[in-house]
Amino acid sequence: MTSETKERILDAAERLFSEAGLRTTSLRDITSEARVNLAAVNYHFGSKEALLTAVLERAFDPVNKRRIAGLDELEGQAGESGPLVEDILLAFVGPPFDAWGESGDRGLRFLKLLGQIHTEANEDVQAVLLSQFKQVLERYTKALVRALPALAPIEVSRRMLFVVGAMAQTMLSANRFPKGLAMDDLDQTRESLVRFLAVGFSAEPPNVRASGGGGS
Amino acid sequence: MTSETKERILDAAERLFSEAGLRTTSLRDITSEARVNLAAVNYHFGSKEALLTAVLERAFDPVNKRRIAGLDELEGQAGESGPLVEDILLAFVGPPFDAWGESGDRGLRFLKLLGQIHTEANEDVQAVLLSQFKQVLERYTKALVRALPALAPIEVSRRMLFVVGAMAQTMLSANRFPKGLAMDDLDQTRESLVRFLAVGFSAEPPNVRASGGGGS
DNA sequence: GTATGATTAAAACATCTGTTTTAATCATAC
DNA sequence: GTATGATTAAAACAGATGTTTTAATCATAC
Repeated sequence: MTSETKERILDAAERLFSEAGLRTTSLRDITSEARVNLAAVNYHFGSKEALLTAVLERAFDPVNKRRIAGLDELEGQAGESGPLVEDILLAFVGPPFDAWGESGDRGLRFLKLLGQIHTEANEDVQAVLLSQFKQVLERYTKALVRALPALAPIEVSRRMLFVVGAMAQTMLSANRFPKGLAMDDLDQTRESLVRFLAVGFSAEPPNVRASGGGGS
Repeated sequence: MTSETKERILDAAERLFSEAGLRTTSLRDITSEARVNLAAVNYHFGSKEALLTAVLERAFDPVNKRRIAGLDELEGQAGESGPLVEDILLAFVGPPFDAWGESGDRGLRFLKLLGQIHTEANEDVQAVLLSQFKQVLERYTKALVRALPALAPIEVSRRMLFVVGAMAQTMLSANRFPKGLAMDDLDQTRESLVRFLAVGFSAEPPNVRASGGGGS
């Protein structure tokens, strides 16, 4: 039975966190924006940190769930060799983008928030989020390892870093060029991103130099 | 003539900024680490913000200069068609990586610092850095536009975002997996990154939908 | 109506922040 | 030696922060 003030706080916090940043936003900013009393935050959430994680969970839970569901669906449809690289990456990158088209401003806010997270990574906060995101990451990494048998798993993990970075950066630009990104441009951006990542990910591995060990 | 305390402050600030983050590090942290008096910062630099930009300039100036010089050299050597995509990207991504091999811990610190910047992007601070980085970015974008005539310039700019994001993320992981990245691994990582980016960057542009050309 | 518990309001609290002020110290030129 | 200016030291300052406390208000059950 989330009270109304509780939700007002969550909304205001999400708005301010995504726009002004996680660390820079004070409780007074939030309560003022939400038009509730200062003490309400500690009353309802216990602490600022707890509020932050509440905001993040509310925002990211559905996206991560959708990522998992998307991969499930892909793997269900695909044959023996598993889904294609590009489809996997689209399933990974797509959900946060979709969030926009569906919920309007809140979706855009989500994009910014995702960018902020990725940056202002407080270890405590990240831990909460990472534990969830890590599972997603592992599942996708596995799928990509299967789709790209020529790549060493460690190389797949490395490239997954690049994917995450490029994605986060793209989300952050939704923060920095709010005018420059029209609805169409976002679609275009997502397509460009997925294409870029898929082709890059499928690239031949660079020459292994030093180590004598090796697979093939 | 930089006094010794001034340099001690710069060193300590660079260390703490890169490890604990830009905004979270207090003047007292810095002066305590540097074993100088608290007021010394304001005496020598005027403000915390000024200290931060001093640290950043000292760290990034040589890297950006090297990036420009590297591109100059490439364009001097190349023929009519200009340098190759992979070489351009290596010249862009390489310098921050090189910083490590050369100056040991300081180089690693630089990587982390670069990651921190990219995240805790205070607008005032970023403005200082961006003005310099923007020039670098523009020059490289131009070079890539020339190297990839099949891509619309706007698409090149978009992809440049992906490049920056992937690079920043990679640098940040130097922060998060300090043990996991041995010297060899860094070389490997740089090669993987450049390969990934070069191939992705050279990918065929995705189908343009809106303007009536569509298909498949 | 009153009593009870949840919620909200306002104020105070303790702590930390960057900055400034006021003395003390130091090096150096005379 | 003293005088001058730069540097350092210690303390105080003003403001912001998250949190806690103490009253007031509200809804609801009796």
